[in-house]
Amino acid sequence: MKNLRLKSARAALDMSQQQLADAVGVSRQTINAIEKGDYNPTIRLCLAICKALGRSLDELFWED
Amino acid sequence: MKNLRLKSARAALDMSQQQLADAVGVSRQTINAIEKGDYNPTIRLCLAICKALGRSLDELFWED
DNA sequence: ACATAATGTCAAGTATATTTTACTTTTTAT
DNA sequence: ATAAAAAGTAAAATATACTTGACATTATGT
Repeated sequence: MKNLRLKSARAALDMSQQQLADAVGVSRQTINAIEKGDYNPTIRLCLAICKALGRSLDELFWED
Repeated sequence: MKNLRLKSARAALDMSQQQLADAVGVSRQTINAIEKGDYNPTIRLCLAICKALGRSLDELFWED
């Protein structure tokens, strides 16, 4: 269950994993792991990512 | 920064903290702490809460 | 007034999110 | 073809989400 919406939103802003990581104050590996899908970030980190990318929680993190 | 939207959504379904906790598989204290606002749940728990209450992430957890 | 359920709160323990360091593989540009 | 940047991955350490148990307070009903 990769998070391709996150990867895509980041690509749309031409931002590297490192740049997004710096923008939200976590390590590059954390961003990588979230995109890879094999873990479970906190809501505050999700909110920070949403704001850095100009997207909503539902756009980036909703799952059916 | 209490989460009053969560508290209200739960009340709208006449559900106790304990019932919501059971529905999403955490302790009552965890639900209480989230409503109280003094911590930072994981996105999976937020998603589980949203589904239990029939609300979206943005409705219950977005912050400006 | 009394009983009971629901909520608020705290301290100590456990599970897991996140960091750090390090190395490999893939992309992108020259 | 080569170099450099970006991305993928992993193990060990640290920070913190979440649990358990326990007690106090507030609400709800009889």
